[in-house]
Amino acid sequence: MRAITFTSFHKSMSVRVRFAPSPTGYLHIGGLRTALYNYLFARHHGGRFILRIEDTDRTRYVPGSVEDILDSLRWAGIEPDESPVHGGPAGPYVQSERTELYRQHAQLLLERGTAYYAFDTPEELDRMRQRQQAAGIAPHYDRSSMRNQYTLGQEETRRLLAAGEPATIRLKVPLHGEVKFTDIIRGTIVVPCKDVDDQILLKSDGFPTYHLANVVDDHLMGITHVIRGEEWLPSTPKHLLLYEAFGWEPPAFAHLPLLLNPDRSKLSKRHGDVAVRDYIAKGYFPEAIVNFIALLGWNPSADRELYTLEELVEAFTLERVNKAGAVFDLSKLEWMNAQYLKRFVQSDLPRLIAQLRPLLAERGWSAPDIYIGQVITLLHERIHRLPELVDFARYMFTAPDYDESFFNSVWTNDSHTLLDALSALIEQTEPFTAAALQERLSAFAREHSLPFRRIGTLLRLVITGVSVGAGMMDTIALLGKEETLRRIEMFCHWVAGRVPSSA
RNA sequence: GGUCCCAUCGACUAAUGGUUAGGUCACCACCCUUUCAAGGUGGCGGUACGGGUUCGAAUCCCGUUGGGACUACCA
Repeated sequence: MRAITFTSFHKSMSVRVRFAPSPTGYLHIGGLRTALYNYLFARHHGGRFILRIEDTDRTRYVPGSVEDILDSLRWAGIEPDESPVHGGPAGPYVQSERTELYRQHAQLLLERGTAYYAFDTPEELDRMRQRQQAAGIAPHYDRSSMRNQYTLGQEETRRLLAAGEPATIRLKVPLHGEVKFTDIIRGTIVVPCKDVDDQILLKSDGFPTYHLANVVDDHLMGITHVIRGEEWLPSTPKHLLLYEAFGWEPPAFAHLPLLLNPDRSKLSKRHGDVAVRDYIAKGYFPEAIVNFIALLGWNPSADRELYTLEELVEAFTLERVNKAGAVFDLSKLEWMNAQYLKRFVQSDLPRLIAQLRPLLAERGWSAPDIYIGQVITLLHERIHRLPELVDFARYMFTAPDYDESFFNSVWTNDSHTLLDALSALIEQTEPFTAAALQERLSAFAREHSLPFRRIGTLLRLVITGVSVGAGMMDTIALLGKEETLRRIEMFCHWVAGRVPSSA
C-alpha cells in the first residue's frame, strides 16, 4: 500500500498568489471575494498578487470579459501586481498564449510514464459511463478496457498518432494508495487514489484542460499559496498527483467557503445580482462591497463591522477563514453601504456630487455642485445608495408631483386659509434660514393653538408633494424663498384645477 | 448513486475545554420627532440530534440527520 503525502510548504520565499478567472462573462461577486482574499493575503505578507486568465476553453470565451475583470478589480481597489496588462516576469499571463508550454509538459509526462494517450470518442466515453451507471458503479475512466495506449499497444498507438487520429492525454493515476494533504482552512484531507479519475490533461484539440494548465502555470509562476473556491477541493488530489508526476513541490492550498443564495445553494443568478458590474451599476461603493464580502467567511474577531482595505490587509489571516459557506445577505450590504454614505458625506462630498450629477442629467436635471451637495447632505440618511436620491429627492430638482393619498389625508376645507397665512409668514422671513422659519412658524402655531404637526405636514404636501423627506424647515430653506413661494402658488393652481367646482 | 466538505440566533459571525453563549444586520417595542429616516435604549432569537471522553463540551471523538460542492475532451 503506497501512501503519497504532501505536506504544504511554507517557504521563507516571498508569497506569490494568483486569481485565475475564466473569461466567460462578467466577473462574479464570488470571484471578487476570491480575488480579494488573495490580495489581502499577498499584501499582508508583502507578497505579490497575480492575475492569470484561464481561457483554455475557446467555446466558452466571451469577448470583453477580460476587460470587465480588470475594470471590476480596479474599481474594488485590488490592482494586480502582475497580469496581462500589468506585465511581469512570469508572463504571458493568458493561457491561450502558453499552449506550447502545456503540450511540452504533457509530453514530459508521457516520457515519464505518468500520462498516456487515449483515443476514445466522446460517444464511447458516454457509453462507458452509461454502462457503469447501470451497473451501479461510480463513473470512472476504465484504463483497462478503453482505447488507449495500454490496451492498444505501442505499435498501434504510434500508428493512430501518425494517422492523425484524435487523441487525448490522460493522467495515469495510481490504482492503489491515497492522496493526503493539508488544507490551510480545512486541515487534513485524505482521498483514496481509486476515487481519483484518470483526468484528461490535453484535449484532442491540443488545448490543455484546467487541471494541466493550472498546475503547470502555478509551478512556473512560482505560486506559493493556492487560495480558491471550495468547488476545487474535490479536484485537488488530481492536482497533487500532477505535481508528483512532474516531480514538483506543490504549493499550499486553502479552499474558501462558498458564497450562498438564501436557500444555501451556490450563489447564482436566479436569486439576484451576481456580477460585480451589477453592483457598480446600482451605485454601491467599492469600499462597502469590499468590506462586506471580506466579512463573508472571515472575521478578525473584533466586535466591529467597518474596515478599510488597509485595515483588512493588516488583520487578514487564512487561519481565521471559516469552513462553512456564507449566505449573501443583501440587507446587511444595504446597511453597510449606508454607513459608508454617511462617512463620505462627512469626508468626501465632491465624490458623491460627481457620482450623482450624471444620474440627474439622465433625467434632464441639473444644478450647481454646491446645491447638489446640500441636497445629498440633507437627505442621505433616508437612503442606502446614492442613486436612490434621484427618485427620493426629485422634488429638489424639479416641480413636485402631488401624491393623491397624501393630499387626501392632509388637505381639508380650512387648509387654504392656513396656507395663505403661512405664505405670508414665509415671505416675511428674513434671513431665510431653517432656524428663522422654525421660530416664526412655531410662534404662529402657538398663537393659533395649532399643533406644529399641522403646519409641517401641510407645507410638506405643498412644497414636496410626498409624505416622506427631511425636516421641512431645512427643505424650505434650501429651496429658497422664491422657489418656495412659487411652489405654493403652483399648488394652489393645481388644487383649483382638480376640484370640479362642487361648492 | 459515489467521493469530498460543512453544521452557533432568520442572516453574517465571536467564544479554539470553564462566559448568564457576545456583537452586527433584519425584525419588534420605546425614546427622540413636523413626515420618513438616522441616532439612542430595550427586546425577540442559537450551539441540528444521539452517544461517548472529561470534574467540566458549542469546542475533542463516534454515529445519525441535514445541507453543499464535485462527479465533462467546462472552469
